[in-house]
Amino acid sequence: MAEDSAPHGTAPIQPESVSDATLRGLIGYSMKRAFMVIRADLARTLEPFELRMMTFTALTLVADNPGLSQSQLAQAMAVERPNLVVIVDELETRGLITRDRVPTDRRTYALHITSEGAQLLARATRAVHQHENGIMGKLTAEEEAALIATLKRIEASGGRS
Amino acid sequence: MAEDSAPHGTAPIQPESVSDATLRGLIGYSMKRAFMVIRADLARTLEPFELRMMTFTALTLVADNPGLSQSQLAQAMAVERPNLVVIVDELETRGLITRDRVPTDRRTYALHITSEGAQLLARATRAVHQHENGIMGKLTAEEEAALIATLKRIEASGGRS
DNA sequence: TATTGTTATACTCTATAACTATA
DNA sequence: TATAGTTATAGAGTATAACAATA
Repeated sequence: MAEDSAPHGTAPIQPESVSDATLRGLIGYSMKRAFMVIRADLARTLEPFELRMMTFTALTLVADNPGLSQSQLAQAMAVERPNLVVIVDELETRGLITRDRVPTDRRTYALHITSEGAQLLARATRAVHQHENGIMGKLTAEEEAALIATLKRIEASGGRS
Repeated sequence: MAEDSAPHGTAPIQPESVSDATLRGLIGYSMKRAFMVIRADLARTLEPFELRMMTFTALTLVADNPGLSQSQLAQAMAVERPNLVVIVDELETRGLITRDRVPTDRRTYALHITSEGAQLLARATRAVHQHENGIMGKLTAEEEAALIATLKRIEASGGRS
């Protein structure tokens, strides 16, 4: 093992470089660090559209699943219903989606994207794909597919009671 | 002007199942979902030890790099210095680490793990490895190594100016 | 009684600005 | 002036409890 490069110190010697070798093998540690990088990058990409990761995700899901309810959206986004309310509020206030009453069940709202929302989403999606290419550009198509497949399996394995 | 929202003819019918096919190809989306599962699982694993992901990480890094400063620890953990203070406070209050003054530079502290801290860390680390095996058990050794290597490359690619 | 959407609340994580004490 | 640690603060994300309206 390599000793410190300041041999004259007594007890409190500060290491030249910090080793994270023990943690590096843990999937939680590696995943967190990679995710933080991606999240920060995505936030920068979405900033010009005044979207965050959560609002972008919600907008995309509403666009792809017209008429879905807030409960359905919350479940799809893996967040609790109370947390979704503010997200839907924000998108509705900005005129990007609508909350439509459902005649057959007056408790629920059917969410729809507006033409404004669709336009913004189209531009944001282009920017996101462009930025993903920048990050994933160094990976081969096989590596990228393997990564996403592995992540999906990890996600599925976490179905906890 | 007619605020014609939502595609015409789209009745407010709620879809049977919600599709996230558009998002699934985005690394940010897949990574977030997998990370959330792992984070929740890790939190449950560390709960009996009254540790969180951040305090466990800090404790491990202090154990592996005796005498490191808070600035070094903050940089290693990729968090801002102010956020690290409360983490170190908590670990010190619980008697798991010590803050030792450095004679050669009285501005800095040298962090050291205590024997209590080392004992707790050993038990927590065993539990974490056991739980990681539970999550990663469905992956082959090659898949696991490939995943960690890919995550590391993604992390490195995000070195933003 | 159960469910949808909601309000209120709290805790964690992250970030920035500004202060102190040292260098 | 520059740096290490600190305080204060703010913004997100996430979680639970409890409520009104509706089923």
